[in-house]
Amino acid sequence: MAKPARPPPRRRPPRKRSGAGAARGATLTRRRIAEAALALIDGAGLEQLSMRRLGARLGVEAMAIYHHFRNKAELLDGVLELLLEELEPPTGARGTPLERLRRTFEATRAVAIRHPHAFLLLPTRRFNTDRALEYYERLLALFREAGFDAKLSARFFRLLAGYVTGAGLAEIGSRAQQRDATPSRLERFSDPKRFPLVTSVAPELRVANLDAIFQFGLDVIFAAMADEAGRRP
Amino acid sequence: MAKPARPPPRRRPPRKRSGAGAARGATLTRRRIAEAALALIDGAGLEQLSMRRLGARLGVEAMAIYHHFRNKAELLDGVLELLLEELEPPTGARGTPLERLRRTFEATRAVAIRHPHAFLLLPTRRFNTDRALEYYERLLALFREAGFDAKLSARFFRLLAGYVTGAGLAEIGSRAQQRDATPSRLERFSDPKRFPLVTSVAPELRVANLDAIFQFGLDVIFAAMADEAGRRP
DNA sequence: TCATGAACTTTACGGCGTAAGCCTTACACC
DNA sequence: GGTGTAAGGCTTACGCCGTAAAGTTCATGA
Repeated sequence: MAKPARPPPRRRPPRKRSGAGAARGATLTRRRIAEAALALIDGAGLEQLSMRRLGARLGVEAMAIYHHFRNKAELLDGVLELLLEELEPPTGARGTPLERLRRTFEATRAVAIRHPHAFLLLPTRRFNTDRALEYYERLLALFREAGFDAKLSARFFRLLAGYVTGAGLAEIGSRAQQRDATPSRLERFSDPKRFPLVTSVAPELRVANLDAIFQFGLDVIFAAMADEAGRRP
Repeated sequence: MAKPARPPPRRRPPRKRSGAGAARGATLTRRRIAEAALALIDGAGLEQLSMRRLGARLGVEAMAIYHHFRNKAELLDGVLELLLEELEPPTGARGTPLERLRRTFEATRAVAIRHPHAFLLLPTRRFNTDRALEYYERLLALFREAGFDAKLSARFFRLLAGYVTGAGLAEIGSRAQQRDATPSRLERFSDPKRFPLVTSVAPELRVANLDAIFQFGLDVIFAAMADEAGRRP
């Protein structure tokens, strides 16, 4: 079960494509395929990703992909690795550890907004590649720098990561409805008589307010972290 | 798009099944079908649910299901409604509003543990049935009783619901690995030299610790809520 | 020169969701 | 009691899916 690290497809000079109008691009690589898959997911949704459709987009038969990925699951892991690259803010090392932690989790939310259909892969797929472990290692370094031991790191990590992924999924649902309107059909369909509280709270969840709502959650969590960190200088 | 409320399948006395050994149970109903689907998901995973397999389980051809659900999506919504019933604690009205709120979100986590494969439906599918709105209405009543206006209700609601669903998904991943061991293959495969922090934090996430970790997150959030509620008596 | 093997295609299989239509039965009504 | 109607099921068929297996092409190293 240990994913035997597919023998690296030894680079070869690109090959002349023979098919008529098929010269859609350069040779296939894992990277190029994963990027096309992510583009397809972004454009049409996760469930629209099929090997045949992806092949067509790459100017290639579906089965060609199987020379680079063992199956669809491995392809999805490839897409996930692309998301992982976007999970950390580019502006690296400035600020206190807590500030940097906060920027990192803000970057996670940005991924949810940028790739609403692919974001689900993140909480859904087991993810223990080298690159993922490196990401976790850097993240935990920030917790340590902030003064947390293993136990508190684990606890605040789950709190933060849980909140960000859960709120990310919720936000994706909200944004999917209307560009700048209410977050769901609640407002349009619910009966204010039967659901007065729902009716009064729904407008608060307008897309325009989502930034502030998300930051409010981070405020609560990071206040607790600062508190805890200050307790053990 | 307004889900035209399928003409209620007017109750008829059950009908004699004619097929040879097919008398697997009573007549089909929405409820019976949804329950079988949930059982199938619980046992074999979300992606193992197919109309044919579900039909077989019910002693019926796949297409029979389409007399009760318009399509698979509507069937999944039916499964979701079953989950919704488990989303609230049975012990209703005792304790302060904040205590009841906490019990409600603990019940949500319990659903994640009880139905690990179906839980994904919760953050994933739009959900505006009457029953869902009633659930939200009761939930928001607790926020109001605790003294929060619409704005703060919306903010704490997203914080709590986000945390619980995100942490729920993470826990499902953790528990899927081994019954009482480490939460992922991190420990078995990662190199302590390359990933020292991951190696030191991973044991904290053992299944035995997940209860405490989850409660820690709730502690942080509910402390902030108590604080905010106390500020405006 | 030529065997090799990487990169891609062809063909085929079983399973999927579901549209369309058929058959059987139990009730409502006369 | 006879009969039309529709609920509740079955059968068939279509176009999609993932992927196993085997075939084709061609740059390369021996």
